[in-house]
Amino acid sequence: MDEETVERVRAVVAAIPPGETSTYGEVAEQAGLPGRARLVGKILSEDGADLPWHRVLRANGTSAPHIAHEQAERLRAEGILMVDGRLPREHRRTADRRRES
DNA sequence: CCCTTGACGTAAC
DNA sequence: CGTTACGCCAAGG
Repeated sequence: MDEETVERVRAVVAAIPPGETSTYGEVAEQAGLPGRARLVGKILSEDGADLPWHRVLRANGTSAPHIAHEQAERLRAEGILMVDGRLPREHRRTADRRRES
């Protein structure tokens, strides 16, 4: 794994403004790693302890089971509330937003 | 070198 | 909503 890649991902995550959220896929894209969302998860799990990783959720607004509790708690501290285990689209920054009509 | 495991994503049933 | 299948990729057995 390139340190370069790791740093870019870390930078993107660190740049997410408080009160807003993003997704693994989006972070990957912004970091120049299209389609490598999984990589982002890997990186956050290893070198993301000191980052606002709680602002990063899955594309559908849910979070992985083992971090769900802490995730919800940290977000709540920023004024974001999880509804039925998922995050309302109103709080998603640049996430999905497909099918509107 | 092959196989398994994930903080993932999208499409199809 | 839930499961399958596939695509993607790094790390550890």
